[in-house]
Amino acid sequence: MLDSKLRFFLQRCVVLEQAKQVHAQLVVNRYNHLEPILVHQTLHFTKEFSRNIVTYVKRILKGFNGHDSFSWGCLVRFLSQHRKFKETVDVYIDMHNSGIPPSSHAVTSVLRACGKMENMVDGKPIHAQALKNGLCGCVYVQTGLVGLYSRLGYIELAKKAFDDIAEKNTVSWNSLLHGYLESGELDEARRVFDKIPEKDAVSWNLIISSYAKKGDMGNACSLFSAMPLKSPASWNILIGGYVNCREMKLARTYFDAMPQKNGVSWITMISGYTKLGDVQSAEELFRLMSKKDKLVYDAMIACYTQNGKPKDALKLFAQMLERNSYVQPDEITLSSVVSANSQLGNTSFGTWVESYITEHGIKIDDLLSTSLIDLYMKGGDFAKAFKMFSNLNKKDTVSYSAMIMGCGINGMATEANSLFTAMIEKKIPPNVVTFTGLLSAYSHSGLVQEGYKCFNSMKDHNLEPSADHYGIMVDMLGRAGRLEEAYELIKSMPMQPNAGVWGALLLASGLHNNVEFGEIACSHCVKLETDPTGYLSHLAMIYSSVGRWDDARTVRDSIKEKKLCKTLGCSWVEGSYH
DNA sequence: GTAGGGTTAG
Repeated sequence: MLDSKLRFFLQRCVVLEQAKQVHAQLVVNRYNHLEPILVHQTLHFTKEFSRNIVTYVKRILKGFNGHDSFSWGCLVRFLSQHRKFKETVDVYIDMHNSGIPPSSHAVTSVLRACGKMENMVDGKPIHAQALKNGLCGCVYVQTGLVGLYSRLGYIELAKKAFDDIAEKNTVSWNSLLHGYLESGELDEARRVFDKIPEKDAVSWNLIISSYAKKGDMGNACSLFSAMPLKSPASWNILIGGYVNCREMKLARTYFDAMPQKNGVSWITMISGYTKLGDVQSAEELFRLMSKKDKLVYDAMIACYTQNGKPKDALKLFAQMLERNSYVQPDEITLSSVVSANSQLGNTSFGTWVESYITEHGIKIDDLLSTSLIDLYMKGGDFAKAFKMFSNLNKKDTVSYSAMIMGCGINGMATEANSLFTAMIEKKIPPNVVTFTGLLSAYSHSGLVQEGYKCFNSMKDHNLEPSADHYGIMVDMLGRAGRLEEAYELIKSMPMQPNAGVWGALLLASGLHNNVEFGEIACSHCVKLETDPTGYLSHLAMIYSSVGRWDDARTVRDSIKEKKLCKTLGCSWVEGSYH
């Protein structure tokens, strides 16, 4: 009697607190045999991932009724479904070490987790163990094996596991299809696709997605048209394909035509506009979206930071905290927010983030670390930055560049150089940003020879110097008084020199009271910028410094004539090219 | 088994 009553309550346990209350009742009444149902219900109805539930369930599993294979399986599946792959494997191993035989659910889930993490080390023994436990006759487990081997590129093993399946279902076929697509065998994949007896949306989506990823939108589009029942994912794949080709017009056409847009559709479009720098269109979509979730906030905040609008990013971050108090920002949100603060020079923000991170138990991953490294370097907290850098799981081009850039800003040429040497030794390819940092480090230290060597070595890494790199070189040569050389370098540029480049020459001309180059540089700057006030007053200053008062006055008068505000010019000189 | 959010410069 009480048994069925409890079961009734259990099925309505959708919140952890309720589950805890019912569980207390179970224990008091010694109905522990119902614990597995409680575990199952609690995990099954949990939509948002919560660490509290995991902790709670783990406690149950360690307790009186912990020898239940079913409950362990539920937890393994829960973790895998919420993309906590590392933990999935950990709990599975924990289960194994506790002497619990695995359920087919547990094995299927842990295989998926291994696949996602590309973890063959654990995957192989799990396969062997499943065999030993007689689980390899189960379609789900067998299909899981196909999925694991497919994802890891062992297409022969995947094929073998597939052939062993007595009654293949569509998921089994799709896993194999995935394997051929993953290993780049598109023709064989196509043959498998054609052989699938009952193609479902995933079968179609897999093959369409592989064309879209390759940028072959012709094939992607015609398959999409041929697809009988399109799922939202099909539309999103097509939209994503056009976004990757920067065909926002076409992406928008499909987006507008899509019958049931979901969060993914909106985010795909917003991030597409982000990459093209079309903040306005991104904003427009963001405003139109009715139910904004955390992910779309993340996308829009990133849009602002990536397009040099850090203030807007922070405003939106504040809004996100206000309006969605139940949504916690995570390491992804924070990496953008840290970047925004760094752009604004709010170097003290690091302290706030640190306490926020510890308070909310947010894990610091490599990407968040990289943005913090950038922040610390700009704030002059080198010890912290270097420590964080050495603690990275995997150092890449971006993190090295952040460090080198920081050294560049702070004139630490020696450190920049040794970081650069280290990354080359580790075969991490430098990019244009790396060289911006390195060059500015040499420039700030007046190491002209080193700077030249570095500039010329860019081509060895298949990199073309950009106008910005030329700008730093001109600045470096100019500061060293080698104006003629700087001018020659500008004339040799394969692209149109920008205002920054000429501005650097103008600045150097002022430093060395050189009228000739000052005039040349200024004339170009005036042509390139809408507000020439700053450049002109700088030229006037050069005239004055060599005693050409009349010329200085003429230039100043011309500024007045244009009724332009002189104070603007002063701010340009102060904030001029470094 | 398919689709979405992040880090370095200017």
